[in-house]
Amino acid sequence: MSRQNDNPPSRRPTINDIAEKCGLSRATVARALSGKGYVKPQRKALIHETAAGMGYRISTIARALRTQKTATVGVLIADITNPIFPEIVKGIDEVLTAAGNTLFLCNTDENQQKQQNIVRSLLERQVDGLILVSQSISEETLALLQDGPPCVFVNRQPEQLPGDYIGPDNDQGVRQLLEHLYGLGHRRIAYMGGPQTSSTARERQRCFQREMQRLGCKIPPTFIIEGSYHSDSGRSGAAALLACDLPPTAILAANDFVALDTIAFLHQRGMRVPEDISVTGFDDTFKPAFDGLNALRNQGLTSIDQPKRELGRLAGEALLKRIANPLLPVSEKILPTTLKVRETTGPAKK
Amino acid sequence: MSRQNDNPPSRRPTINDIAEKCGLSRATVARALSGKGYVKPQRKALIHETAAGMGYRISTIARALRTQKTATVGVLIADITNPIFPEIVKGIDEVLTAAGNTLFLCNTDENQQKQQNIVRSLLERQVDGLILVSQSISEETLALLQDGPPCVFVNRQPEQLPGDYIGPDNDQGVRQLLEHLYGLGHRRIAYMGGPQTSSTARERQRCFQREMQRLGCKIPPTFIIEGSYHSDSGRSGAAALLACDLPPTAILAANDFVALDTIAFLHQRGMRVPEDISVTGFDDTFKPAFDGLNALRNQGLTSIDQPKRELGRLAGEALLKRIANPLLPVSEKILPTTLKVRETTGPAKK
DNA sequence: CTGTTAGCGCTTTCAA
DNA sequence: TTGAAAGCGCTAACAG
Repeated sequence: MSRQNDNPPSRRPTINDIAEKCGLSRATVARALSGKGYVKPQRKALIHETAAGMGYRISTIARALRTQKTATVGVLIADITNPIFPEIVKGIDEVLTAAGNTLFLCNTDENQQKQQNIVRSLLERQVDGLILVSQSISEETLALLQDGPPCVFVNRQPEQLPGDYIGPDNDQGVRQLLEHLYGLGHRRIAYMGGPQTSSTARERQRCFQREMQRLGCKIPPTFIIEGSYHSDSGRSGAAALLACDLPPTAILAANDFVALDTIAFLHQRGMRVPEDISVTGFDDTFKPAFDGLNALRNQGLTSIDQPKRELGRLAGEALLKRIANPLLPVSEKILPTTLKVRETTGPAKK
Repeated sequence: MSRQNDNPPSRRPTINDIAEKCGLSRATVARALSGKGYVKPQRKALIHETAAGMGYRISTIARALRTQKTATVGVLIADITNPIFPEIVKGIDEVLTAAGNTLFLCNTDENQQKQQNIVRSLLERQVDGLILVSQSISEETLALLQDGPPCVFVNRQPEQLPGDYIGPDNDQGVRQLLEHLYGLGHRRIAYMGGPQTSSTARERQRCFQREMQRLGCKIPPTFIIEGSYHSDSGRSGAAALLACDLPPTAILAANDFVALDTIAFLHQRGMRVPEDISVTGFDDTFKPAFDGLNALRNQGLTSIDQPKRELGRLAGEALLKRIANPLLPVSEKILPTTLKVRETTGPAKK
């Protein structure tokens, strides 16, 4: 009996091993395996067979070194734990994976230093492209990106750097919310911001100011609160809000988390929602929970939904196009939002 | 005036370029840059300077080809969109990123074919390790993994493959739920499973049967429903459940999504929760929403919390250890669960 | 402390 | 249709 297995203890077989076994050159083997270039069908079959038999697996890193393409894309998100992002990532993943890419998903935690490190690491890994979701980009990161691979921006876009942009129509969302509240008789409406680091919260604040003006509603300075209830400035701002001579009859929060915190805070102060004051969220983060609970007892946060999955898909597609042809003119897509009326908004108290 | 910039239009500078510019060998440059091996401090400084000046960035893929280490880890999850997973991933990310790794995060969608493709692709990319979260592993995937890099399993572990295991104590969770219900007077308790593909749902079913027996409660065959309300079998099973002579007074659902669906279904049938029937969830998926809403009006799903972030961290740490020393004996960690009593459970009706 | 040399596994001209 | 040869950018003996 001869020993079947006399390889030096388990080394991944390479293209050379196959070539040797088949008595062919590795160039031929490479051509057969990659499908590019002509190989006599008969040999081709042989090569594929022996490759399978040996448990051959291509080394994408060797290939990448040679071709300078990694079939790898970096995705930067603020925090995978915030329910709005996984939806977007899923959309991205769907189209990019289908196209043969693998994703590096990275949390930046809204932290510029981490952002920078991550981008550096991604560039060192020679990603073919980058998708930046809701990132406010630091000087340093910008410099790194300057001569990097194609970038696509979701939700937020730096002015100094070219790249495709996909985002929800925040203006429309805020308008839908305000028109809903206005229709319920609300005129004194306050804005509750998010943490300072949140770029969407800031953008929504701008929309809020613009749309309130359009509706002819005044905004007293105390009606704009920066920082969520988790922060000191947020808490004190909110307390001041309620202490006004004419407190607001409604609060538009920067997102659903802020809205829920706000509701908790109001409740502590003995106020009922929506009887005493209406509160709206943004992003429709907790849709599944609310759908279930609505069935139980009507109960849920009035909010703005945005096509998150679609946002991701479009970002993925934009990146693929740009990788294929970096010289394409940059595109920009704004997606519509949807108002979800639930039970945290009601008629203005007067 | 001489042209400053006469490089061939933008090529990433390599170690050779630096070597040339400094009049040194690339070995020296490599040593200086990597910090491994001795280099005259003065030269070292020079090298770092010129590297920075030229915007040098190491090619991790070239390094990987040489060293056969990629500092890259693959993470398989069922669905990033299910709120339980991002928490786990975040934990993994925290420890692995801190150790200099970058993560390939991959959705398998509970689909064995995708799972297989993903693992293949990850092996081709020569990840240093793999973390498989809640994966039920197919034969084919198993074969691929057989001579692959170290694996760590979270929530579910195949018997045929060695690897560290980290998971929540499902038994404990189910016991907490059942003791809670038992204490409320419930004796006729049904189990509502998830989709057939969900391995945790199946495991929890086993726990349910075991614990019910321990409590001395009988389980009529109709009281075990497989498939969620989204499936035909689930719906018909549930309908049968309510049509019983002695219908259950409580339903233990495989997870929070199933619980919410169940509640919706019960509501359609004109039943109130918890007055007519109690329902429990699992995973405490919607904690933030419930925390906020609880403050509004008491309202939320009784569920079981598990230390998801910690699960992830431990998985990351286990993998790091195993990568450092593949010969370590496999470890196994079971983490405790916590009962969260909210408003979908109440005294048994009769 | 530094340079020479060899090569990781693959792709890609170019010639045959 | 195939093979020879060069090289992607880095590391790691080894010798000096």
